[in-house]
Amino acid sequence: MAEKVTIATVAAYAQVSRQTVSNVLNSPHIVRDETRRRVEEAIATLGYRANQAARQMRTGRSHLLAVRIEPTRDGINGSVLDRFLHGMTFAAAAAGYRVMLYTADDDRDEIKTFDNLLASYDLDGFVLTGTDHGDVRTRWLAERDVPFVTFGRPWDAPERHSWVDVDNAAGTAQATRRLIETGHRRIAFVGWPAGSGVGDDRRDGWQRTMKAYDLDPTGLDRGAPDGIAQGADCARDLLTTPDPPTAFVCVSDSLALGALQAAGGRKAVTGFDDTPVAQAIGLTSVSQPLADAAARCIDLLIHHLDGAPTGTHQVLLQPSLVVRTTA
Amino acid sequence: MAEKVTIATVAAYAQVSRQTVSNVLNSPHIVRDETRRRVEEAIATLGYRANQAARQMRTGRSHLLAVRIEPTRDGINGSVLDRFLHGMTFAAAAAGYRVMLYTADDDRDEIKTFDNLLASYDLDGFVLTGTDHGDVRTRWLAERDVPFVTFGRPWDAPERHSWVDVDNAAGTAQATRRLIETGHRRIAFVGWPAGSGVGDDRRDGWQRTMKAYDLDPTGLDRGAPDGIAQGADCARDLLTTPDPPTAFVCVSDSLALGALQAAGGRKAVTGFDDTPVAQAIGLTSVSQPLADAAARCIDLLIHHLDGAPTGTHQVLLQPSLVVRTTA
DNA sequence: GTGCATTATTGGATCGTTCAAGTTGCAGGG
DNA sequence: CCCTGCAACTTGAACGATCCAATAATGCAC
Repeated sequence: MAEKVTIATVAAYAQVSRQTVSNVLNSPHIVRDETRRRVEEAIATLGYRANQAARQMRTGRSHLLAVRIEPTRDGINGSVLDRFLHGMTFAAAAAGYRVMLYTADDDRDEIKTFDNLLASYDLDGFVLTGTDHGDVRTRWLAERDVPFVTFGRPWDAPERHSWVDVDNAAGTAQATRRLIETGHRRIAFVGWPAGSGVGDDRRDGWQRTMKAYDLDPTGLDRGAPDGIAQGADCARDLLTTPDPPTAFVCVSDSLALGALQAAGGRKAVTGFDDTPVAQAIGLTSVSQPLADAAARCIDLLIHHLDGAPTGTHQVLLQPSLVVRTTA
Repeated sequence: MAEKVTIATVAAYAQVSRQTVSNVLNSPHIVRDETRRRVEEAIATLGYRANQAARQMRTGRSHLLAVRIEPTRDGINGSVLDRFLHGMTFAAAAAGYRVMLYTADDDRDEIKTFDNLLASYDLDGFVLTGTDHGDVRTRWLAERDVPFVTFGRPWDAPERHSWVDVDNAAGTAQATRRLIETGHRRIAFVGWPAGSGVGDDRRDGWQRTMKAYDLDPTGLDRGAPDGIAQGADCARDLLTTPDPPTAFVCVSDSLALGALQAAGGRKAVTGFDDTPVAQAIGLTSVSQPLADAAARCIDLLIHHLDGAPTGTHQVLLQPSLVVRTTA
């Protein structure tokens, strides 16, 4: 490999001082046009690229963002994070930032990792996914003025930090509406147990839509932890009631798959997340605009970093229903 | 946040020089026991963590590894990369390294990214996934003596760099053997078109096992691009032959799912990769030890970085058959 | 008590960049 | 003619760690 090209090499080549080269890169407007062009030419000729470590040491900015990669909880939802990560990496690169991964066993462990990453790598910011009620991580970061954006609303105090989220309720509402429009009247909801922000939001969308069409949702609501077997159980339970449902709006593709199996394909079913499983078996599912969400997260975070650090921003994106064969 | 803790702060607190603190961290054996303990105590008390940027500037080592994140080609295989990334991040963190992501449109673009990352971030090494015949990326890296490890064999000259791979042939062999042992004699292979390293390897495992049991594989071999519809087509085609197969060994879960649908569940089917789809629908599939593979990649790479840079190492891991309901 | 080898510690230089302060050259006002 | 003001550029110092060479402390034999 050729010997290292530093700012001094460029300066010597363009016959200016190091600082002038630095100014061309960071504050071009204070350099005379002719000088600026000469320096830019030298940079191009020598193939100079600024050394991030040296820059970081002086400025305290690493141009590194971090995001947690989870151990694919139950498998079926793994590809969601996958697509999100790709979107993040792509958007970050376009803005001159890079994405670093970290793992953590739980929230407490994650905070310890924050501390480590900030102290030894001088990370510029974090993107958190999957927030929940009373999230300790956001509090820790906010108290230390560490820039961060969450993908997922803070369910307690929505205005305290920047976030990007998908309008979950609108997703289930759309699914419910379609079922109603295709003739269904008894539409059940197979969700998670009450208490999770996302789950309750999705339940809301179904419930409100039912009421908007003068349909009574009473007795058509079930809750279970995520899983195929659980979905099947809920569906079977609902099918044995006096006036059984003809369609199931499910909070996840896992539960939807279970419901589909229990109903033997004779009932309409919709899932949520548009996972590969849904694509594979033809399950109608609500699709989140993940690449878009990731890009908006990066936008907000970099806005915090580069621009004015005042104020927070919130972005709510609309999901879309991918209609396949099950509804 | 408290004011910054540098090596000088620690030195002052422990009443030694900066160099002694540095020695405690980098060459503990040359420091007297009592001094070392005092310094370690100071480090713990003050919560000192070495600044990576400063260290990197002096040593030229960033403790950063990079891996490419792909845009989830066809969806169904997305979670494979997901699990691999998690394994990498975990193993790297244990060894004091961090994982950085990057995207690329194609191999040429990826090389440009290598160049950028090396010049501005001083990356220590790369992990490449999905190598193929005549890979230009490995050549580029090797020519510049950039440390790297591939997950996937180099199909041309297996000994030129370090790699980790899964014994694909052993996987399909195991699947084939199980089918034979459960009474099947006419076992077909639904693979990819000849020419891909991985695909041919998996085909080999099936073929060799058939012959080892004195079964004739002639006419039982099909090839198609990955996809559910393609899998169904191949299976239907095979089922219309004079002496149709009773079982299908498939090169991927996508093709297996298609075969399963075409056979109407009356034939035995095995897939490959143990994706969420396989888990969801009960498909028997060959599972790759991804966390293990990722850890071995990191091990090899760090061995290159920390230890003697001489010689290359190869690791071939054994997959396992996850038996479910379809075979 | 001196000399010598061994080990532990010290101060200074250095990596590549940016910040803060300083220099130069030139135009215009009194 | 001097001073001020401004623009364009240059110089020295600093960020926080490690490396290098020099010094101080220790142990041991004679």
